[in-house]
Amino acid sequence: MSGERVTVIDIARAAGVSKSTVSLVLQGSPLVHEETRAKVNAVIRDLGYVYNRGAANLRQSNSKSKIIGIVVNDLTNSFFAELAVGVDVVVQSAGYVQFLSNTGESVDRQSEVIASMREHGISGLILSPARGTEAVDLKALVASGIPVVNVVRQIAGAKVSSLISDNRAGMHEAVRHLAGLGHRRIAFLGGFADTAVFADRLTGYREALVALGLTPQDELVISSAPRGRVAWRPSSGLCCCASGRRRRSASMMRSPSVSATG
Amino acid sequence: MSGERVTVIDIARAAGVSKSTVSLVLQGSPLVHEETRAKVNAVIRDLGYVYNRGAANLRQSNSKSKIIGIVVNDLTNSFFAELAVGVDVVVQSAGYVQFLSNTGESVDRQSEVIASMREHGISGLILSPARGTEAVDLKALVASGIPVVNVVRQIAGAKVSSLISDNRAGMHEAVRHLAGLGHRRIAFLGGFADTAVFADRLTGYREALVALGLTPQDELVISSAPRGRVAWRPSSGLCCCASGRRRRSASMMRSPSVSATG
DNA sequence: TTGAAAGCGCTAACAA
DNA sequence: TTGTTAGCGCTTTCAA
Repeated sequence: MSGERVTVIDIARAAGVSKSTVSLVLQGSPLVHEETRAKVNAVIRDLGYVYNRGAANLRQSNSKSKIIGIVVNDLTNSFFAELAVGVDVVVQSAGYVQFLSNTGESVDRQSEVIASMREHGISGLILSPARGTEAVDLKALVASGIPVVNVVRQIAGAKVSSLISDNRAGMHEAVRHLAGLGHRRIAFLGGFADTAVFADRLTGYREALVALGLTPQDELVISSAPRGRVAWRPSSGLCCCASGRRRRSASMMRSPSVSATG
Repeated sequence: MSGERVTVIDIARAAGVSKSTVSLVLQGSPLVHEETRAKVNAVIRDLGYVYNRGAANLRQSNSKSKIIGIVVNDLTNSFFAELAVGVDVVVQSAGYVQFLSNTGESVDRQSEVIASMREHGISGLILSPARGTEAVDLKALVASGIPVVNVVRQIAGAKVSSLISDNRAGMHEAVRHLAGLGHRRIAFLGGFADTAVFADRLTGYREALVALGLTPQDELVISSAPRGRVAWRPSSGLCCCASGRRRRSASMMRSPSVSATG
């Protein structure tokens, strides 16, 4: 019952064939006789054999591990959890498995998990980077030739494929929407002030106001402090207001929040 | 720049030492001279060497992969996301990496990801099982000797360590609390009717009512339909009420919800 | 259609 | 303290 490792050799012996025949069966090769395949498969089941991917990858010339890594900055944020689940569905249906890790916004932790994933031979990486990640942090990774796609947050100067939401255009739409409802004092809640996302949103917000002939006011710009505490400067009677239609989907990038007073 | 695999042999050659010396350095063995270690490490950095854990595990007698798998039934549920993150913290601080997968309540998917994890040589598994998981689904796994701990949901008859909340006792407390506030018509919302959790909660609910001299009424028992839709039977003016103090922590099992009317 | 043999990158005796 | 040698479990030519 307990774990004496069963290998291809064991099942070859039990089935009365050679190692390589077993290997072919394992890979679903059409070159092996139907009877042989059936017998081998039966033995595999009987002996409780489990395929050793590590050994296979080792030998395989092109080292296809069939595992793709995904590291997210904050899994407790349901946006990222849904992202991970969405990716997982695709990854799995492609016959890969997902190696998911959470960095909790720690760049150091991120380096560790990425290193670990590399050691385990991931064949690709999807990265939603921790706040403060810089291009240099990814240099060795991209140099190694493993495909990486960066999502959600832009990394200035990094030579990787990126999938990012257009925060500036989103703010344009949001502000226009509120203005269309007759609001004139439109406040801005853009998240953490030290992020590129924040800057993009703020730019879009200001541009949109100006385009509408309104004057941006600094007192209506509210940001979160880097430590996660909201730097809330109480202002005159703000009321909240959704910026538009909301959908729940990991494939949709979240729209920035906007508040307004009539 | 692109991926010509650098091996211990390459770094041995470049450092003017043998394979095994490199291996010792890699493992932080104290048996190697300080200068040698320094030179080897320098070469490792220069050549951009990445350790091949697959090869190492293959050779190692006790096959310690340093990866532990965690499979959860619904990662979009923030309870499980926080669970995963909490586990991850511990796993990582123990020098392991986490292989996280989501089953989305599919028993089939669960079998697949567990199989995949086994093939990748996980050294342990934490499982928050999909609804409908039975003891037989885990038989091969536990027979293989890899340690598995089952969490959140009980699996009847499964021979695995389990970490489960005491739903019955929780309901006792919740009902007693509401009764203590003077409520007499206490309703029950216990989640999916086809789960063991539901049964435990319902049992606790009824026991507590009876112990208080109240009569359980079926019309006050509300369950969710298996497909995720709430089977809501509108009843006479129910109002909601927290069942007690709430803490946010992955290490805490969620208390059942309770509603009541005075 | 199947078998024999070599070797993937690494570690573990055993020598030196 | 370091080098030599022999595999771990698998895939892959190359023959049969």
